[in-house]
Amino acid sequence: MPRLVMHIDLDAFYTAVEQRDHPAWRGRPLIVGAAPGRRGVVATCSYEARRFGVHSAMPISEAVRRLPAETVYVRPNMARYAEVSREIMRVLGTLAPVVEPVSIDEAYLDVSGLERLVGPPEVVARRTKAAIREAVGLTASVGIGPNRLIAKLASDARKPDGLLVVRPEEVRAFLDPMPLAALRGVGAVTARRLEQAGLRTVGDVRSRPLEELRRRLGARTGTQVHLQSNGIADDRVHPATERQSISKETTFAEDVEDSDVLRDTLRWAAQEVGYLARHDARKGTVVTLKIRLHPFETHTRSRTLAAPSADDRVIFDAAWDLYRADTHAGRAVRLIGLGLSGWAQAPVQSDLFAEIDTREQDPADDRLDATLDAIRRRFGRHCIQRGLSRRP
DNA sequence: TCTGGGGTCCTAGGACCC
DNA sequence: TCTGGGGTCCTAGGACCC
Repeated sequence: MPRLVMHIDLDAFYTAVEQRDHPAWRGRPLIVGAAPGRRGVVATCSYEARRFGVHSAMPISEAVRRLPAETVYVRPNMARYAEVSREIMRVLGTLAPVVEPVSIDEAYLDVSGLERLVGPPEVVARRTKAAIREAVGLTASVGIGPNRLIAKLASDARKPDGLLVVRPEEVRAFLDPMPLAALRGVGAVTARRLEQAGLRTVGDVRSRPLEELRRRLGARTGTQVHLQSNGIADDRVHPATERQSISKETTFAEDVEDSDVLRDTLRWAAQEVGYLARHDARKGTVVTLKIRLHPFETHTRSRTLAAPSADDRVIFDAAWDLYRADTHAGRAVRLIGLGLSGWAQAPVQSDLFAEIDTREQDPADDRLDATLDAIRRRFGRHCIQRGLSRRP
């Protein structure tokens, strides 16, 4: 039996939650993201803000230039969004047997076989939207198609509050006029390569032989692009998968040259990563240092540990060694951070409790703020900015 | 315009082993 | 003394996604 995949995408999720919770912000341009005047980008903007040409990932400085004075700017409240997300995923779980969350505001559902129970795909989609609206008071866009690619493009096609079902016989006509970036795995670089070959749309890609695409993009990407342009893509929906790495990084408000600041920031990152790993009952074998130098040059250095660890000090020591071993001494640092990956096969719970926890107290958000405040107090002008998470 | 943070996956060279 | 081919691990970087 042909598979039927549904993709659900909340509309302007972060700003929608904020406008729901703050009636005074409804109907106004609203930005969730970096603070104006600081380094950073727009995470999500309300539809009122999009009318001014603002979009996610735009530098906040550019957004400020474009938006009127009545615009509201807020920092992300991730704990709140995660809470709403959990409720949405719970509701989705009551509608279909397999739910695959792909991010805080997106999920795939396998709705094959729901036809006999619920009705045609349009009815399944309408019920899903209604259930989300009833549970959390937010609108979602829903797309249904024969595979993940088509379902996702279908949910994008009618945003906001959209609903589109694309049947197998409609797939080619639906795909052909789409821009190259509609295909999964085609970003700025791959799109540019294809444009240089005179291709503009998915239909153009479909008209080219597989061999040419493989030659231009490499065997793997070329094949994927070829298959997708013909409407062929993964139609499986899996339950949530395990994460492969944990990382913490921060961009400084001003570039930093003082190695004491870098060391303290790495220590903070190691505490966060170590805590999250222990909380997940995991030990990692690879520590990766990430550093972004002035003006915007990113490097990573990694090291395999002698033994798997979730110990703040072990993680910090490895990262600090990597930092000192490198030759960027004296250069201004824009960002620094670290990650832990390469999980040990069978983490032993009791071992994890023996790991050294160098945090001062509770793992709550205020502890992180306290740590950052301490760094700010000590190194006044090097204000560390809290992170944010980009959402469309 | 001046570019966040948290991730995944792929590639490719070199080391090392058989 | 000069030389295979394959497999796996480690490391660095990059493209991409949300």
